[in-house]
Amino acid sequence: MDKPHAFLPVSRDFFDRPTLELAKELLGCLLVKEAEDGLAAGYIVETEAYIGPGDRAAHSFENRRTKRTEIMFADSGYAYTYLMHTHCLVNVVSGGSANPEAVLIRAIEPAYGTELMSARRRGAFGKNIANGPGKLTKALGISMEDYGHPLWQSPLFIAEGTPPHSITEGKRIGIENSGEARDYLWRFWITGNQFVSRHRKEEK
DNA sequence: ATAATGATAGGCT
DNA sequence: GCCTATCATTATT
Repeated sequence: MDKPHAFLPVSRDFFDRPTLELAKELLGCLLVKEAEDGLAAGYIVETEAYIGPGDRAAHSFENRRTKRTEIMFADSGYAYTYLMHTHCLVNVVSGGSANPEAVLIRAIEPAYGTELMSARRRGAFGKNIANGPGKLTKALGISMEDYGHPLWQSPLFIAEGTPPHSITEGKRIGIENSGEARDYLWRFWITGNQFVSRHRKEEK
């Protein structure tokens, strides 16, 4: 590995925009983690929006405020991490302090520290390193210790990347029991990118 | 395709 | 306190 690249975090007001817009704006950005055992970063290639009060699939549906969702009621730009079975998933808090909304980061394309990411993923190779929300946290070393971390600062932050040439939208994944919310087109990915987690059967 | 995994929250008795 | 569901992943049929 060559000398760690000097990544420049986005400014705090980067997160100050509507959630659906932020979800698309995050595509192509870098997600960077500076850990004890090294730096790793990847391009965000897939996101999903969770818009609290009216979104049955969101943890903050109907403004449900608990210890777990507390950070969603904070200002935009903080990390909302939570555990799903054995896996940690990471979201970017959005909607400002008035709205409990978030953007789930579902997949990244390894860009720096690929060897380290692969090692953390027990030798997974290529797109298998981080093509899923639980996989990318493992690859980057993100855990519950990052809960509430401001994503405009080291050691975990969003950095400017490469704007995507084209964005495709579709239905979200893994929320089959969420009533009408399951059909909202609140999932976004970089068109044609090979590192997206997966596609629904009825979609390409 | 399906089962096991096993953290945490939320709803219930 | 017990029960069930969950914004998954992996290994196994």
